Amino acid sequence: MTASLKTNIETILGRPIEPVEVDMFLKLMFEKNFEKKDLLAEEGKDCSYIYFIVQGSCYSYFVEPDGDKQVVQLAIEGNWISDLFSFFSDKKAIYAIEALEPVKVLALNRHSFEKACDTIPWFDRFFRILIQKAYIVSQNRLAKTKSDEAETRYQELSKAHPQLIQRIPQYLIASYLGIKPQSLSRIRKESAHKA
Amino acid sequence: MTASLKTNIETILGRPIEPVEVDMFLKLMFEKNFEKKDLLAEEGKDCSYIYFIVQGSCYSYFVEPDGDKQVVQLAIEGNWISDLFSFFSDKKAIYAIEALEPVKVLALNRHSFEKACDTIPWFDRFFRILIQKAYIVSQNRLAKTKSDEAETRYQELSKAHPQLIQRIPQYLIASYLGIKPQSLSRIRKESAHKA
DNA sequence: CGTCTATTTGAATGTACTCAAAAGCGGTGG
DNA sequence: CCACCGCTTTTGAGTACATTCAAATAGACG
Repeated sequence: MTASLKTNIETILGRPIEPVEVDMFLKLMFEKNFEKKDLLAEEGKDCSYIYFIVQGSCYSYFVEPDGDKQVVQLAIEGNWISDLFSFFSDKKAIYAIEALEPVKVLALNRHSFEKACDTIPWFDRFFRILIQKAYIVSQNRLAKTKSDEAETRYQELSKAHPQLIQRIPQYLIASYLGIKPQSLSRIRKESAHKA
Repeated sequence: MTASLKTNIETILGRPIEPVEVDMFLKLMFEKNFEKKDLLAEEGKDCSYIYFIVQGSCYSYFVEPDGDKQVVQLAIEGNWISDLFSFFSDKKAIYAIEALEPVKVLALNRHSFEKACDTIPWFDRFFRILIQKAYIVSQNRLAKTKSDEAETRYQELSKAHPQLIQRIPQYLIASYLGIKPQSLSRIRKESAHKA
């Protein structure tokens, strides 16, 4: 169960860590389960946890004034998800996080986060790199959204994260790519013709 | 000269700090000057500094396969700029950083960064928040690029950072907004009519 | 099976793009 | 001081990609 967390930490830090060290970290977190459609965080309410997804999938989004849902992040097991703005500022969440399947997570609250910073030697660095990576991904996505066509973006996503295409509904993939479900449907039709 | 750095740190940390503490930090950095069009970092080469801009302006960008420049960040005095990917990975820079005016910066290299982490109590936290903020801005920009029209994005930028509109050439603003210079020109014409 | 939600398809529209060229602006040298 | 050059911004015309609106089909779930 905790294997995926260990792997995640080692990937981020770029070096192996001792099981004991993972246990220290695990003691600060608690397991939590959600059903499909449950909300792990709600827009407008405080988001006081950072989640590591052990099993299942979920996504974060916000709702536009016109009612349109905008997908911010898609995440399956082995990934972290939260509304960091809310978590670190104690302010209301900008995003909602919803389970797409039954989800098992490890949750870290603000108090435990502080404690992890103070007591686990590699935690500061780990977390900094985690955010850095997220930041770099975000900047890349921004660049791609501007320059590439929707079809290219879809194909790159398919190649980079085929699991997402399998498991996440198409209208959420569309939103994540920055297009409407109808457009993605047409793109897929086109791609099929070509192939 | 160092006043702007102190202000920046206090803004990020959300609390006042002692001048002595700023001095500790300053000792780890060195001043550097660039002329207009000088490169603070080059795509494909190692970017071994994080820059705090004391005076002047610059921007980071990358070049598409088809030769198109894509603006990633616009920055004037009081902001930080770097290619964090390169800085933290020791790999080749993804972005170039170019001075738009004569620029005076405080540069922090990798060694000093490590030292700052170890010796300045608030530095870890400071830097984490700095990246977090950048991450949140990036996610927001991503969301806006998808949902809002170019005209709205331009008007929001004008309102939020009027100094940028004044000092940065229009074709770079256009790229930052994710549109072509011609389109921005038309948008400005339209806006003028309305107003 | 029926209902609710997701996906597909069609037709018309719109926003931004490309290509092309003209006008504006700033700096340099004759 | 003006002429010229390079670079930025503007303008025009035609085009492309994605959107909207609308409706039909397909799938999931009770």
